Amino acid sequence: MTKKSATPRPMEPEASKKPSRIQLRNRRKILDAALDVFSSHGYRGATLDQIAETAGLSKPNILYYFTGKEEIHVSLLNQLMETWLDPLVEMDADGDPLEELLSYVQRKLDMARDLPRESRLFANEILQGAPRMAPHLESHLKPLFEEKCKVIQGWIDEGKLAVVDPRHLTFSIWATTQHYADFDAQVQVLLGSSDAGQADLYLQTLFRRLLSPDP
Amino acid sequence: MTKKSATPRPMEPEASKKPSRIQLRNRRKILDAALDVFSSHGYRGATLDQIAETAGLSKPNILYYFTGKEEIHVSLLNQLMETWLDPLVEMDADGDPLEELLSYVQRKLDMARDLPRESRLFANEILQGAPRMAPHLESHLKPLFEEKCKVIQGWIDEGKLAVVDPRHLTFSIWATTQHYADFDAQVQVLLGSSDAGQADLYLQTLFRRLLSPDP
DNA sequence: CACGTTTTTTACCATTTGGTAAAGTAATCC
DNA sequence: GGATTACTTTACCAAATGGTAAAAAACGTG
Repeated sequence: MTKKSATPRPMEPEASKKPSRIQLRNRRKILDAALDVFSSHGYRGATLDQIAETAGLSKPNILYYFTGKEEIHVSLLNQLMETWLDPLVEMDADGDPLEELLSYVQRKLDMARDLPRESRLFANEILQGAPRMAPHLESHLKPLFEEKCKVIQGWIDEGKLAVVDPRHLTFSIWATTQHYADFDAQVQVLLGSSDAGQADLYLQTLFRRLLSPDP
Repeated sequence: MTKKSATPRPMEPEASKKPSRIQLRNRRKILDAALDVFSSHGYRGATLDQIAETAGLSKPNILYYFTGKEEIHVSLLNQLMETWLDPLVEMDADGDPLEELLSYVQRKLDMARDLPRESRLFANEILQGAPRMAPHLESHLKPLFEEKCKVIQGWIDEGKLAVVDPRHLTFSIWATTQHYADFDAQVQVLLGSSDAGQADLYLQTLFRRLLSPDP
């Protein structure tokens, strides 16, 4: 295996001991800038120059911390994955079914509001066929998805929830909550930026009516 | 007004009389190829070379029919807008409320399945802030949206539907149906490409439970 | 089939873009 | 405080990209 050692990289060979304060700070600046740029232009539409300018660093300086555009993107995506799945992880099989699901919806909506860039980064990647994230979907998302679907199915079997397909239920939770981040431009045009807070109430109602078990 | 007449364009000055058969055929080939490319890479990620190759034409030949990349994109978007709003237009204020809404959901889902490229083209544009479509959203989508929201509100006021915010209801219909086109890569990973047909049933159930008026 | 018109090709160009080499500056460690 | 290491800048490239000029080919029509 011939290594094409270009610029040395902070600690090229394996097991880079400790990232210095400068490294930590600049890596964060770069990733934050990259999140801005990637999330609003997609992978191919983003340029290193834009990222560099947004980060307040020079382009070669950025390539001192990351081997290239792709590594920055992948790095962002990996980092995001954890945060992103968090609300789903928190859904507790031992809690009250309806309450657990409704608060999952709420957490997901809050997240779309608090982290719209992350939502759009993710949406961009999936829209374009998940070329750089398919492995992660398979290895991280899929197992979690299947586990939680089983939990939901269990609740349904116990009669604690109305009968629905847990997989499509999950899709619809994702779709409706992320819509407010991903399609914000459209939402802004159609609602005068005013009462967007009604989304909370609406989604709670939507899923409560869907999931409440028959009396 | 100094005109920068570059390549003559088929019929540069106003009122181009009749597009020849060749023009019609090539324009269609170009737009179809462009739909492929734009919908899977976004505006900035798409290249004229890709579009040319997909269309089976040379790049300069493409620029004989369109003044530039942007015109192709805008052209696609405008053309799409009509088709896209069609299912909503068809929703009839004089029909049965629940039935009208449920069949709107179905039409929207069918459309996402039949025209996934169009859905993704649209999603890409909105995701990136609708830079080339904001005017159209304002002039075409918004009035229709507001009209139909009034219709739905009317139905609710008559007691024909459960009480919900018509605007967020519409958003959730869009979000859940388009999800199957826009996030197809994810859906494919999570469902083994098998019973995706269950989406129809699920969405009908979802909106029926939400909208059925209390007995 | 000759003549003007429409369409296509060939050969370019200026800019942008991801990326590199190498020299210079700032930290850090002994 | 000098040497070693970590970081940053300046000056470049080669390839890709949007776009153009102009000649060549194909077409339509009297």
